Amino acid sequence: MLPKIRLGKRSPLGALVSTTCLSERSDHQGEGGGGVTPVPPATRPGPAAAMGKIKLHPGQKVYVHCSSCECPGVVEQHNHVDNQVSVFLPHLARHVLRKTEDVWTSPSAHLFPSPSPSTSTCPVPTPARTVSSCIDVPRRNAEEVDMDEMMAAMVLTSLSFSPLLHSPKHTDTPAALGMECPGGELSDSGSSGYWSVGHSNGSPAPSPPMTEADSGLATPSDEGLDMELEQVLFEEPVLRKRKNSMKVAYRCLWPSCGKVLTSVVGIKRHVRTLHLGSSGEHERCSRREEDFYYTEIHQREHQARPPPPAHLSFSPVAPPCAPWPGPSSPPLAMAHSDRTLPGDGALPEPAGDPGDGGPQASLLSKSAPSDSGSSLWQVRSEHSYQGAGAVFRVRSVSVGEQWHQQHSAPTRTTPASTSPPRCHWPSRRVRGEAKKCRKVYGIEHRDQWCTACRWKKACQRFID
DNA sequence: CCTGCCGGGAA
DNA sequence: TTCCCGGCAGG
Repeated sequence: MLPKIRLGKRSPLGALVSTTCLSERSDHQGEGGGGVTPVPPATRPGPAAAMGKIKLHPGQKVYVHCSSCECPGVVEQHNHVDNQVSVFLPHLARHVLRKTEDVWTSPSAHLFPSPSPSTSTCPVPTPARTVSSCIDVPRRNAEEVDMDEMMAAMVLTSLSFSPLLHSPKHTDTPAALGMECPGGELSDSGSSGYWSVGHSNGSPAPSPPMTEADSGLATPSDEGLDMELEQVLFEEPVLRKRKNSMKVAYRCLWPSCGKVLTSVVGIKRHVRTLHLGSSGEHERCSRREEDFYYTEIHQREHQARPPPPAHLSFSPVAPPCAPWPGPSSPPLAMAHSDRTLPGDGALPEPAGDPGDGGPQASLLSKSAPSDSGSSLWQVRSEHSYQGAGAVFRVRSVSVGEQWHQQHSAPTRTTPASTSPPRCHWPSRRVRGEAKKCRKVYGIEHRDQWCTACRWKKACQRFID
């Protein structure tokens, strides 16, 4: 059967784990699953220890006594040294630690006199045995087993660090993931997948590739160590992945702060520790508040394409001096992603280190610490008052240049997130560097100028 | 000097 | 409101 084969290939634990899931889910399903379903008479329930060499693999289904009931569980970890097995009981949503001899790989006979799962007293339909105890699993040589162990150890290690990282659902309902064992293609995200498959099989996306914003929203309960680890383990690669297209930073919106950090966890920590305070219960309560005190800002690293406007997150309180004309204008202005940009459009390269400040640092956050040099990051919002001008840039003959200039004259932009007083604005508009209608069309084609240019007003067509 | 554009005035 | 232009300021 295809899923089974696929599972076996994809799972670092091999068919041992995945067939456990499969047999549990689809008992008597075709010849693939059927091969494991009939209970051999030789199967005898007993402690794993009694089985001698039986090794409990992560993800393997076992039975333990818990609350006067023999409950099925899934092996999390088998510590051969301590002779202990960490078992997860999905329908109790509990993790228990048992001695190896207290763990059964099959349901005990008195509780499960019949192979039929319907007689089970436990809520979860229980197969009569597990694969390892009843199936003649080909013994692999020592190296392979060691590889499995190493794999499992690595997987479990990473899981134990921060299961929250991989899917928020795991936080709340591990049981569901552990035992529901969704069918068909998805079955490897069931019990076996929960433990290992997603992370160690080299799958391109163990968890959906989250943007920092996503992760910020999706893992609101992250804190402390988890956040650190998230940053170390996952965020850094994400940032690196983005490097070729866009860098994202987060700006603290706290009044008179303006700290910009490159990681969502960093900014959250900053907000929490510096502004919200981090004392115990309050931390819990205010955790989500952190989201309101930072904003995501984007900076193009290379001129591959402009940032998707949907990623721009603006502060709920827009500065009164830079009203946003409408939600569509800025995206229009930035949506011409297919343009090729002139080679001279070298942007100040943040070089991954937010510390090397750009010239705009002082304007963007006067009170921010030194690393606010990353205030190269910016949220563009200034064009707002120029209204429909942005749309005209579609037919600009030098949109690339416009765009470049747009991004290279940031001193005149003010992040929508921060709300600086108007005094930050120069009384007179800084001379734009883009080619204006006059230059583009020439004075002899004055009729093609935008009206603003014709009126000697700020050009609306080629906005800086 | 050229250019962009603000401020203000005329229609 | 539309249109125009004097004048300022940056390059």
